[in-house]
Amino acid sequence: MIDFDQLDKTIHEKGRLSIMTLLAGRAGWSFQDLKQELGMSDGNLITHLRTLAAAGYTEEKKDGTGSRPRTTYHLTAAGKLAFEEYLDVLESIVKTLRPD
Amino acid sequence: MIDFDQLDKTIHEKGRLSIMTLLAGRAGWSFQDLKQELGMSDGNLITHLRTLAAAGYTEEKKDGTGSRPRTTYHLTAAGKLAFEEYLDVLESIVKTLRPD
DNA sequence: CAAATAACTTTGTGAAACAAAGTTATTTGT
DNA sequence: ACAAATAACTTTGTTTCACAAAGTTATTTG
Repeated sequence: MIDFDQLDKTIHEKGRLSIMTLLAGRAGWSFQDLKQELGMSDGNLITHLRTLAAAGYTEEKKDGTGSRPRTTYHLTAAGKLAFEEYLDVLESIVKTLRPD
Repeated sequence: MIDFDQLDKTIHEKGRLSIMTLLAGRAGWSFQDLKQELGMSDGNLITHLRTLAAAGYTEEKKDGTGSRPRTTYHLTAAGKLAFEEYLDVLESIVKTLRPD
């Protein structure tokens, strides 16, 4: 059966699920790219990124050259694992209701 | 790509997603069955059921014999449709990240 | 030097999840 | 017949949280 308890609340929220999905799809999204892709306000986006970082799911890398900050965001190993487990739940929901 | 805007907020919340999944799996869940399966408090469960009903996604049927209330909850046609669209998004997330 | 840009922080509002306890009506046990 | 249990609520209160708007700091481009 479906283990709803496994539905990680940190990931499940719509905004953060969107972010996690994008970060899982390809590495190295910038703040601006995420903002544009998701249409979020700065405050909202940074808050979600902080929430994910606090959970240990994401980390930021600064492009070092002392130039204009161009932070990129990445999944950590823990973030990838947590997201995989989250996807397991999604898959089991879909498979339960749409057995092909 | 994935259309995150299509992620119906009414359905997406963890508790209601659980309820919708159960109701989509088989018809005629009683309040008690849902409560036990999901481990929710009465107040929380009825609130979610009301929210879903207000969206037109669920309806209740009273077992008519004037006996002890034995309400059962069901998806409406609109609820089924909305849930199918929600599942489309889940499927596209899973397929994007786990292409088999 | 001015304006723009990146990545924030701060502040405030409003909504919503959730639990606990109380309510009403019916039914079962003795 | 009366008490206890049960179903389906409602009410109340707490606490969290999403989200937007505006301000901040630092750097870079015109």
